[in-house]
Amino acid sequence: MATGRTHRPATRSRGIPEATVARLPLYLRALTALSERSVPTVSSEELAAAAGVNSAKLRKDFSYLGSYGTRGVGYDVEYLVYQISRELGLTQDWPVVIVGIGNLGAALANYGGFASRGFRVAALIDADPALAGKPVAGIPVQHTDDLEKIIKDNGVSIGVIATPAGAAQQVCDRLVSAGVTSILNFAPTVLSVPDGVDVRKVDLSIELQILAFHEQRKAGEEALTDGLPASAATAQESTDQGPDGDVPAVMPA
Amino acid sequence: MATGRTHRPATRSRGIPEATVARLPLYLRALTALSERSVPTVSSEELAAAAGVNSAKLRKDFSYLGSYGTRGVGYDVEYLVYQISRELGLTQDWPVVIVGIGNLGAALANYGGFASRGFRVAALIDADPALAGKPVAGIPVQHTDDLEKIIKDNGVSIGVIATPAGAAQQVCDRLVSAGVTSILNFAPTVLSVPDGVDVRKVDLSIELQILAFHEQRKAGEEALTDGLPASAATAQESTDQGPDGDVPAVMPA
DNA sequence: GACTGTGAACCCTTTCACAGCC
DNA sequence: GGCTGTGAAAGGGTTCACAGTC
Repeated sequence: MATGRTHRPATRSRGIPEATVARLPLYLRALTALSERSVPTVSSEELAAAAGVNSAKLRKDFSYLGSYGTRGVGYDVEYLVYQISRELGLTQDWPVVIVGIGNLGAALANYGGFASRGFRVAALIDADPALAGKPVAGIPVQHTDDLEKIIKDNGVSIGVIATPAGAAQQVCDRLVSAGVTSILNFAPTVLSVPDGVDVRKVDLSIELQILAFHEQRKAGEEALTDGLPASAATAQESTDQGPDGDVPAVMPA
Repeated sequence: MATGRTHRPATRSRGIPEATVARLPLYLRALTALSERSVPTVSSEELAAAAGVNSAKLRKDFSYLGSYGTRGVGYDVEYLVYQISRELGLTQDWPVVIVGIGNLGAALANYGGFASRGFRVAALIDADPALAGKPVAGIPVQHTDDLEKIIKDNGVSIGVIATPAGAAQQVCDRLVSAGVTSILNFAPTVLSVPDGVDVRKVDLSIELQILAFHEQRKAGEEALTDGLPASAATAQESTDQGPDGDVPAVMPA
């Protein structure tokens, strides 16, 4: 390895770490709540508590975006809301299609969190002809046959797959070839996509299985720790989605 | 600092990294599919492809569980299914309650993936008296008033929160004080819980926002790369499927 | 010859701790 | 005095590459 690995991270421009990106929506949510309560500024400590992270991490995260705070004072809530929204690309709104309007698809269509944050459900698509035309959440379901046309007519680049596992790859392929480049997958399957397409997956049963692992471990330790103080009860950090380490302060509304 | 964290990693016994735990369900799913097709053995390469990870990672993961493979041959599918199930605590079945039977709660109740993998929906709970007694997915909805009794009678230690954000913390507190020690939270709120309670969260709108960030970045790069070769078009990783081996020694001009 | 199991290197993330600024 | 911004240290996780085994 004598060769120089010429890879400049370029800290100052487009180098926001993935872990930070994943937390920006969390901060945004906390900030939006503060904004609605007309709170003008927050300290990193307060905002971190509201978002369920620690303050050092939050400050580090914000430092990747730029210097948006004021030393001795804190962060201007409105300004930060704007900066984070812009960074996440939420100042434009994104048309989204949901494919697979079963229980889950319908729940997603009805989910208010989409519309409120820069996303617009442009269409609902299902393979069942019986559903075609029926409105779900006020939007008529369209048939899979028209998938490509729907994607193109609406300029959709983000698709949500809520079909059964068996149909997911096929739907994915069609979405991608119609121009979708980001997919949120609820079907319990690994999707393969070409380079340049992002997939994020949400798998309910995997989340439960991870909990079961920890639950079992707790039960096991309990049996072992006869007279140990309860505080020895392990540091449970769920790596990625993990909510935090400790949020000792209870804050009732 | 230098706090006596009396927890020796002890590679050979109980030291499975969190990142590995989070992938075990993925492997289990792929293995179950192989098992149903009566495939007797798999190589790390094949299984890794099916699970959407790379083979080195998979082998490393399995090495934390023990030496369950055979060099030159691969892994015995049935045996691995059993070992991983046991490790995840899925050889027992876990009674689960779902609180909040709106669209999402109903979708969860109907979701087949629970029952098929060691979880049993012990009860559905909602605050709406109009729902009480109505069956969802064949299970009658019970009223929140009886939450504590339901938890205790069924020995529930895992709870799923699918309520609106405003009710989530309150529900969480009641679940915890009734004895629940693992929570899967679908409400868009940070829950605070005492030490020893695990929380995992699934937030639909956060996932979309992360996708939007990457989507925006793609659009930006596209605009920038006027005459650049197409090969510069992002090295995105999503579901890791990389037959990599190629380290970019190229200098972007 | 084929494939697992694993130390070592590498890289990403978190945490610490303090300089810098209001 | 209070709080941000950030180098530096520490900690995990991933990848490499090869020794070990069938």
